[in-house]
Amino acid sequence: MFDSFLKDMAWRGLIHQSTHEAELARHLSTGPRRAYVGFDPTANSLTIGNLMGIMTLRRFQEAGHQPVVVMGGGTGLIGDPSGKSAERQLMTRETVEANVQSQRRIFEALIDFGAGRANRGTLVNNIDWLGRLSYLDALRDIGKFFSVNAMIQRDSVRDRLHNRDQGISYTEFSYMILQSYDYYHLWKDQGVTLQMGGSDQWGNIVSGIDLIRRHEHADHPNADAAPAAVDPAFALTWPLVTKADGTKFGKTESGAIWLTADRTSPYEYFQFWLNAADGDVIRFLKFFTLLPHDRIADLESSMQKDPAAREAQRALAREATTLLHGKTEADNAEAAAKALFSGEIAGLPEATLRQVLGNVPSSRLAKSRLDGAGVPLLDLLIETHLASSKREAREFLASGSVAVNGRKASTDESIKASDLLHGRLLAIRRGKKHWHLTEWE
RNA sequence: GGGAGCGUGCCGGAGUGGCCAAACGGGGCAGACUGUAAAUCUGUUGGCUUAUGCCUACGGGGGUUCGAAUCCCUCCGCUCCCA
Repeated sequence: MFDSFLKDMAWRGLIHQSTHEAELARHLSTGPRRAYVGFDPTANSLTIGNLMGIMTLRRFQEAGHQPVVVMGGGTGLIGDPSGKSAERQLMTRETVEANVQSQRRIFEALIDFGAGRANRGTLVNNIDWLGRLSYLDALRDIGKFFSVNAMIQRDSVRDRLHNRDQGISYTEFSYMILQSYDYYHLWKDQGVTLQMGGSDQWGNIVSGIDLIRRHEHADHPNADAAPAAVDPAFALTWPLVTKADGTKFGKTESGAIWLTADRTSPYEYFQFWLNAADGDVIRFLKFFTLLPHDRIADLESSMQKDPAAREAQRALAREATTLLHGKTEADNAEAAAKALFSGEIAGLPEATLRQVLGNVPSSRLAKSRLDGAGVPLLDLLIETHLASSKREAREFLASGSVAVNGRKASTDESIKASDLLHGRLLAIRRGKKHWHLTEWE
């Protein structure tokens, strides 16, 4: 059971690099182990870019091991210079703490922290140990093991050093030391023997392992450096998630895909996965669902035989949404998608209609305005922001891209009370995917 | 300190006194096709009481002119070269 983790990861194409492959396999197969992935509290939510880390911990747990979520409440006060071309604005302690608190719910959805489970996950915050570190102690106990000569060779640092306009502060320069110390601390105090991360984290993880080795060597100078004498510390990275068309994964026209419903609704989340390209969908199923191998193989052959049916995309959207938001939300999202894209909403009961359109922009309007000649649809398009000017509204109407309650609208149409569904609702669709629900009372 | 430039619509980028709401490309939006895909094709892309009409717009302000994105002055911002 314990050894299923690496096999599964390998089958899913999730292993980019690891230290001591064979030893790691042996290590994991011989009992429950603890592994961690770190997360930066740079926002009050996490994006789909962080999903791989969470899913990996989930898989680790499924295999009987103990996942450890490390929240960067301490490192977040400093700021990771990797991948940043300019010095970052420091976040306040309050902001970082609030972000940490806010992100917890995401992990709770995917990882079991329940006390009843033997291999329950744990969630720790590195402010708890970094916050206690005194400057002098840090310099003496940790700093000694870092060579500045090596540190300035790091890409993240080198780029900034060679750029006179955008230097790097001592603060950000120190980030990698703190991150390495995380691994040392977790290894020493909490029995964590594996750190995982994206392929871009390889250098940081290995730095942590270096620190562990050097520190141990200094603490026990006379112990024969037999590898088995001390607990090993391993690194495992997964590949960067790419898309077949070369564009960046996790972004849509409307921005990043978030993992909390307040920022990205379950419906949008469902849509994101449903829209996966044929060339990506099988990989994404492997990466972002827990579906068994044979099920994914079936979906692959279905995708090849009948790509138009998009069975694989549907399965991906359903699975991914269920994992994060639960079955009820996933079902709702699927039902909403069906109704919205077919445009057939006129026959739906009011409750279903409201649910389906729950994620769509809406507005309340005075029913009295519908008396007499009614409200010109032209004006309504502008009021609902489906068109930005009358000129544009006319254009949409003329090109037949506007539908009212599922019925294609004509250019000079006016809305009257008799057009309302259930006496109060009017759903306007512009183009294929822009909806607006108006409620009249 | 000296010298040369540049600033145009969502972006890139033409235009150097009237034919300019402003070429062309990208992006956006819509339509056709389709699988809520990709590719392709078509239309459209400042606003207005649907107008061979008006208003607003070419970094800000002022001026020359019948007329300025285009010429002049000035301010602001940016770039490059020399020292």
